Amino acid sequence: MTFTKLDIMPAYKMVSRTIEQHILEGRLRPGDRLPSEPDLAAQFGINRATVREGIRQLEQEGYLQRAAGRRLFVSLPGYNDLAPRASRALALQKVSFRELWNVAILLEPSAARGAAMMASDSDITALEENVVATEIAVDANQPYIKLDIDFHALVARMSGNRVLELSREAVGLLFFPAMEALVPHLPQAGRRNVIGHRKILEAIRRHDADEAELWMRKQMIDFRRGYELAGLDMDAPVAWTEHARSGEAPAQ
Amino acid sequence: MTFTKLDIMPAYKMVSRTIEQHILEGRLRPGDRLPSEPDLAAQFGINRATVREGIRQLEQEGYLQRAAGRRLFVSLPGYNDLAPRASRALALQKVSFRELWNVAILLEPSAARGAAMMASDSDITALEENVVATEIAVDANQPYIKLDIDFHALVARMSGNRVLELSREAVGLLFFPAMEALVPHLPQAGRRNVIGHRKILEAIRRHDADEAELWMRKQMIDFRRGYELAGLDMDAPVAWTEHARSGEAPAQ
DNA sequence: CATCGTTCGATTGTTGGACAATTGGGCAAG
DNA sequence: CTTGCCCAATTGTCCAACAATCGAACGATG
Repeated sequence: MTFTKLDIMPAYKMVSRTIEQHILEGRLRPGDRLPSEPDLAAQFGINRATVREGIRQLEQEGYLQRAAGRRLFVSLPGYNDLAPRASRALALQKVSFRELWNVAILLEPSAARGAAMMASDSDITALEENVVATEIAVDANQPYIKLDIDFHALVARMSGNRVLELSREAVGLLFFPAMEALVPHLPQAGRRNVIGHRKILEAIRRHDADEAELWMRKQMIDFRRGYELAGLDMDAPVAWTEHARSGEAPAQ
Repeated sequence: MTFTKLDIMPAYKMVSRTIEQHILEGRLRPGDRLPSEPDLAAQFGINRATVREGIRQLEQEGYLQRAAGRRLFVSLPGYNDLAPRASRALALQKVSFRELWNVAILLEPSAARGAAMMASDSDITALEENVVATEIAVDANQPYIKLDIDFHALVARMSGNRVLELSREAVGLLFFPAMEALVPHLPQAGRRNVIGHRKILEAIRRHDADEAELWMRKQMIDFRRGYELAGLDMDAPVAWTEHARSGEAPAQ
């Protein structure tokens, strides 16, 4: 006869598993406050240091938030946390620009279509502000990559599809910074870019889904062409930049 | 005048940040072994307990692995870790079947197309085995959801696009289990499903990208139709199931 | 000579207790 | 109404130990 590998795990891991289960099953709801660390230690029957190690794992993952001196409370891991992590992991796996593009060409146009169908007036105002800011930045020869990333994030959010938003964000955080390497080679890239943004914005404003999707697709194809024209290797791994760390995204 | 919020962070967070940076910048490479905990504590000039708390965060994220009694070593966070986490987060956000489907209809056919173009003989053999196993399970009235999930994961892997593979996996882990609720309502679902799988397999075997993409799209549309026929609400949140936890996926 | 038991050093897992730092709130003085 | 101060609660960090585990080396046993 044979025995199955019995998975004996450290106490600190049991702690994180247990609390995670409570959250997943809804016994702990976002906003709830957990007992203090000494209380938790007493309830689990283990030392406080061990509890703290377990808590760290959930904290990192976004299930728990805490402020020093204040009790910890439950929250939901937002895309905010997830997308940058996925991006970093992909960067470490040395994925190529081609791989990223092949996914972006699927997701971005679909996001634009959804945005055109669902956008509210306040959404459109926010997008308008972004486009204006980008136009100013490009005219002034200022960096605009961050604004570009925001534009696509805004469009995705407007679509109202959170799955699409998350998937796209993870790709976009790597994809658009990769364009940064391209700017020195193609001085007119910024202008072409912002023209495309305005076309998309106007299509969304008219709730014209087909046009929005079409122009976003053109935009992506234009990106790719620029990458090739600049003589960059589409199969070379993209680099990780720090554009992600400071993303806004007031999700939740 | 105003001051910007100065971000003072706990020592344990500095630890994880610092080590993470070393990994991201390649100064620590996968497989490298870290100093022992007492050594690290000495180098950072802080207590060992604090070091341990910092390490937990990286461990959870997959940057570090450890076995009790053995020293820590660096590793890369694989999709293996990421996709299930993303799925759980999406489930907690109560995303709807409609949102999932709208993304799956983009990614799955593209994965099938890529698979048809790139598939090696051993890939095809593995996929063949999966389809045969599914046919047997369906004939015997056995559960086949796990095999279904595997089928799509295999196809995605064959495409050679790791970005596509990761995005699709996160969606699929929620999407396909959602079909489980459908089986009791549509007894013939399993058979239709496996017929579609074989069509896709044969197209991939012939390296016929158009056919593979087409049949995968049909498959997805069929799924959706089944969901509607069964009278299920496409806008109701999907539930989290445990199918993810035990995924194989020999990535890396 | 192959297998098993033992020991050893290194390393992680866990504990107990302690103190500093931070927070929020209440209260009195200016 | 603001300021300064004290207080209780809670988290952040430290210290010094002990237990448990692992890999490897060394013999003992059959």
